[in-house]
Amino acid sequence: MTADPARRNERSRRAILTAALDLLGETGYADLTIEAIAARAGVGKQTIYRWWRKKGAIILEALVDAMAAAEAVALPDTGDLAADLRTVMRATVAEFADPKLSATTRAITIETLGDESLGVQVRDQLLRPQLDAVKDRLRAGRDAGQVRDGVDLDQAVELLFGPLYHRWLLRTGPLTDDYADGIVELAVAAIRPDRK
Amino acid sequence: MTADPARRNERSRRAILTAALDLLGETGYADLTIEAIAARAGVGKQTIYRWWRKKGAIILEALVDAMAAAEAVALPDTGDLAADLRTVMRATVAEFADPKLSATTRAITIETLGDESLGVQVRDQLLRPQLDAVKDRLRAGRDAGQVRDGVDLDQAVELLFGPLYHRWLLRTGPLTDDYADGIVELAVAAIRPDRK
Amino acid sequence: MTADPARRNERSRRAILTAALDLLGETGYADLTIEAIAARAGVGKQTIYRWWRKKGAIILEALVDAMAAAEAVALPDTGDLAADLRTVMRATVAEFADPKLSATTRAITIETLGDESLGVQVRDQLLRPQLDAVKDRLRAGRDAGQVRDGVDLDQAVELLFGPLYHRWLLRTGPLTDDYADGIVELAVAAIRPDRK
Amino acid sequence: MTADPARRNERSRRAILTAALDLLGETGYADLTIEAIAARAGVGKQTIYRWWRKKGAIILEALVDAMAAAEAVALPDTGDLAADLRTVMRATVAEFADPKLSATTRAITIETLGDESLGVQVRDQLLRPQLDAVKDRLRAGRDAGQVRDGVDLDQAVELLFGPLYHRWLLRTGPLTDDYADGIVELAVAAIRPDRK
DNA sequence: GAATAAACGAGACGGTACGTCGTGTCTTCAT
DNA sequence: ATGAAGACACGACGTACCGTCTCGTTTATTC
Repeated sequence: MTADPARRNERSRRAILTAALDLLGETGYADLTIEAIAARAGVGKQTIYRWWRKKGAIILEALVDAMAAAEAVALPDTGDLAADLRTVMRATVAEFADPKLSATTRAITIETLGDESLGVQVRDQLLRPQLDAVKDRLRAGRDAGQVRDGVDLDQAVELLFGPLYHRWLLRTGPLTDDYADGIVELAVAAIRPDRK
Repeated sequence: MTADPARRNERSRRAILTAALDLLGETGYADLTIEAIAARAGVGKQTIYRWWRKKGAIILEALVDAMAAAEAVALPDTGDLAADLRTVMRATVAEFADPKLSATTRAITIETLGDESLGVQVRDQLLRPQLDAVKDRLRAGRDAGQVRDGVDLDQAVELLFGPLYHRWLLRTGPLTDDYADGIVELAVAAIRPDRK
Repeated sequence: MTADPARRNERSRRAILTAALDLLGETGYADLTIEAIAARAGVGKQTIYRWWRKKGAIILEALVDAMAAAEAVALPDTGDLAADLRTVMRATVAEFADPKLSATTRAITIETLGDESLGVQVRDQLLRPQLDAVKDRLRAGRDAGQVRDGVDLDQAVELLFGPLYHRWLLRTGPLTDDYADGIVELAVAAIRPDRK
Repeated sequence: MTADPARRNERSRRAILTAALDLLGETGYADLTIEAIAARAGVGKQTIYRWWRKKGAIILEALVDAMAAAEAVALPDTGDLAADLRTVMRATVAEFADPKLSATTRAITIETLGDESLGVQVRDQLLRPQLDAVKDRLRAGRDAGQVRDGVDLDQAVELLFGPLYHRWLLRTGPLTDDYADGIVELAVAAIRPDRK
């Protein structure tokens, strides 16, 4: 009844993921229809429906694949917490600035908003590794006495990325390195140990 | 050629906005088709297309109307900055927790992501007043010596709301009053004057 | 309640009839919408609906007007029945051959097919005078001993025009003067007195 | 790009043709919309548009199908030319008198008037066989010395059917068996050999 | 190495909604 | 107070995709 993954055609799978990302970059989310993906990938529609239940699942898998191809996520630890956070925050700003990457993020966000279970997958497979990497760096900072003991590290992570997403999502202002630096400075001030 | 606003039928306009919000609350964003809105409002489709170019524009106008009906946005100023911020942040959390209000926010966010110009309108007409109210309260706090002089107030505002949106959007954790309080505590720590 | 013919604006009436015939000639029956006529005539749609119930009624009135403008219909009577019939039949062929006149006839025929009461009006106001003119000529021919006594003159008239309409309507062959002459010859043979 | 006839669903095709004829008979040509046909046939609109470019083409195909189902068209040849012609002419009168058949003819005629190429198809696929059958009978009559040598048989055929169509189309008088007989008598008189 | 069963490309299918057009009625505004 | 201008509710248009469903045609085991 169900499809047998062992017999799956890897060539078709790759063609579909590539086509999906390409269309997303070229013509935007509006033209990202299953039919368009199938046509672009030179694949029957059924082959898509056989392996993915939702359009968003294709994008998710494409992104997970792309992430797996990249090396493991890890923050630098130069000893200077603020500097290391600036690095990762500036990288995130750059990502939002790249039209192609931004289009992908926009698409997956839309899908996420409309589909609870997809949202969970995106969170666990795409986001969590990135956020955990920052959390790890903060933990190291706490061990080094640069972070107050009582601070909830999850909240601290969101204190960093929240404003960035907010500004990107709601266009409340320019997304620049300066902005990233400013947020880092505020966040570091928020979590540093009390002065005597 | 273009429609003449002076001859617009106000009754139809209200019926459409009401129908749109009702459907959004009842059946979710998926069933929010122009046809459904027209049918529910007892209105011809053309009457919708005559006055709104996008589906999102209807929701925006409905929300703006609703906001205008509500009293002016203003934060309390009890003198205790942290307490006042907790009030507004908890209110926002409550808003995200309300399924009906959340559905509206979700819908308008999706539309915003897919349409630049709509995003700008949402920002200016819906968001800005709310953010500015918080900004005003922060400014008052600065005048009262509770906020460090160099702090960029826009960044400070986003330090508050960013994490909330982040958690709602990406489901990175539970959205509770405790969370709101935690973020307020961190943000207040971030912006308070240096101890001597 | 009902419109008062006395207050009718003759200028508008003429503009509408002219516009209708013009559009029919220019763009064909497909573009002959009430809206197009109103726009072309520089007239409100209501002004049309006030005075005509159906689109076909406009065309009918336009044609009746045009016919009234032309001199009274009457066949020549040269004494040579066949020759006189050839004249009128060739004229009819010419009418069908003229693209503009043919378009009008086509349009009124379509309307006629879909509307019984309009069909009756067309018959009585447009067709009957023409057919009666031929009938009169045949009666004169009978008086002159060129037509057999028992012949039903209405049938004889249709023996002449029927084939012409048939060929025009169903495109069963070329509509030429020769064809007209051939039909006349046959018809005359059909109705002439028996040889001794 | 174009549809592949080999993969066509015959069940759907029949359902569409049946629905079209049924609606035509029940509610008349005015209600014969593509949407109504699709709904009645339990078929998607696209399935209709995929295989037929015009509404009239559906009716044509339905009629051609129906005709193919009937036995081959052929006139009786009893030796009595006038009698045989009366038979076929009375049958045609009966067809025009039947409200259901008449509705079909009316519909296809309207479409024919508005679409040249459809008209040609109607002529060749529906009409020609019928007219040719009569022409064949006339030819047999000529061989039997009942028809004058110089007579154009196509003209003779139209001398018979032309008046019938004329009377039906333009409602110039009642369409009865007597009328049919009268026309046959005139036509036979028109084409018979000259008396010595 | 042939048999066979699944996945595949292609695309027809029943549907839903799209955005547009024309209908006939009703309302507004300028003359 | 009439008539142009046009907004309105309605319904059909023809199109785009949806997700399901055959069709042959590769593939790729399994016997």
